[in-house]
Amino acid sequence: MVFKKEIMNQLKEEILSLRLTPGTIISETALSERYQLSRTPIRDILKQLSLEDYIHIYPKKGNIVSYIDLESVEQIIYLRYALEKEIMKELMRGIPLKDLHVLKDNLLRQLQCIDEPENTDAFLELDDEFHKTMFILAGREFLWELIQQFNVHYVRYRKLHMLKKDKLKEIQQEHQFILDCIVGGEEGRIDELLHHHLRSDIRFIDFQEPYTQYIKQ
Amino acid sequence: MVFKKEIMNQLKEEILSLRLTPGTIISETALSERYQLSRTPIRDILKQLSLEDYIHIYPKKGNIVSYIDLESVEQIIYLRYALEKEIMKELMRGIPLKDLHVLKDNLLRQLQCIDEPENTDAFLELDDEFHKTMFILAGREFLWELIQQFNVHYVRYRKLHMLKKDKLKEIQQEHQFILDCIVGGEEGRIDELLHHHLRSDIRFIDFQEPYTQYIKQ
DNA sequence: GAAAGTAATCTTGTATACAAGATTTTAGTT
DNA sequence: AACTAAAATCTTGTATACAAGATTACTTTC
Repeated sequence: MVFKKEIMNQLKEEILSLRLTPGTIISETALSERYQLSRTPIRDILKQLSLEDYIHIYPKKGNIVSYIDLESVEQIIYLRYALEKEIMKELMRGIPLKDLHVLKDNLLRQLQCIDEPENTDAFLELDDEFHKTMFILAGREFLWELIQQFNVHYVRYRKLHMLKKDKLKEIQQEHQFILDCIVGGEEGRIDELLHHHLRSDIRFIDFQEPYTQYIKQ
Repeated sequence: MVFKKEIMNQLKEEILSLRLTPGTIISETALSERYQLSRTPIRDILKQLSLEDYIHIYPKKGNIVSYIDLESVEQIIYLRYALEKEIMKELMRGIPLKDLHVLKDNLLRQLQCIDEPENTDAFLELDDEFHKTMFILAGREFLWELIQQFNVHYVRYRKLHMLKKDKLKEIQQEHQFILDCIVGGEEGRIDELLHHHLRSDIRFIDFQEPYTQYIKQ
């Protein structure tokens, strides 16, 4: 028995990983046959996917995997920038040694992923884990999960962006700076650090072929 | 012909206004008969309502209007606090006179609503309009709409909170301070202002009967 | 009368037939 | 060959019958 949640997570994963490329047609009957389920529960899944912007439903025509919306990417980055500034201030007021160790351990694992191009996905997961941990330590896991619900465009953008040049080393170092800042307590540097870490790249977007066709016009 | 969107907006409005009180049973067949529609489209509506936390679906048991989740309220307030701080900084860099007039006009209309207890709802709408306008002027309407999707708990909390004591005058004055700050340019006061405006009340929640039964335990 | 077990009746979940719009194909005409 | 029009075939949207779990009511038993 295949559960609806499994199917949905599987579809989400395939879309986020870009194995299902933007524009791909997702028909109810195809999924229905693939998973040996009637159209009704399949429709439930597609409805939810459309609400989270994974797909776009054209009534009586069909459903396609959504194109990457750069406007959404920029807005989500701004949201994270504003939030994480506040969260860093919170953590600077004092962070337990045990929790500090969790973050340091994460950075070590990031280092191990660098220079191994096949480990880009693993690095991105550690990146997420680093930021999520900060959210959790500040008592803001709720907001982290909230943002995740609007991450379709950002996650895919980041994946393409990472492929372009190998920025992994740079990102890892910035994470190190962030951690140093939390421990060292230079509140004045927070804005500059996060601005560069999150917002600096978005202005210079120019994806090469064949990725331009993934972008919403 | 009754459209699905109309039905959903109607249900949302009834829940937000507390005419449909938390805990009220919402059965598919009841709605089906009320709107002369089959269960299938009704289920679509309920599915979406549950994703936005308006209702809670208990599989094979039934659906109820969700209870007010104070945790969600606090988190959303924190989110707005962090975001609006950033937005105010943005607006302080310069705001067109025309746009300034829009905000000033809004504050005048707020004044007119005060002292007329039957106009509390109108005041709340103007409150939203004031903040939304700031988002729009800073180019962040996207984020305003994003927050709206998680507002079920906050909107209902605020409604009850406003009923308690008449805080309308105080709120209007704080809006005035915010506007003065944007024009005057005292960046140091932003944090203090918004902290008081958004976050100060949430700690002292103690709803009286009969409202305690609306709150999620 | 109290407790237990069973049956009836609720609820939502799923499968399927049909409706209706959009697209594609095909046949016919010029 | 090119254009037009109609028909066939896609698609999703809706209605409805049935499935299955949860609750309620009732009957039986002690």
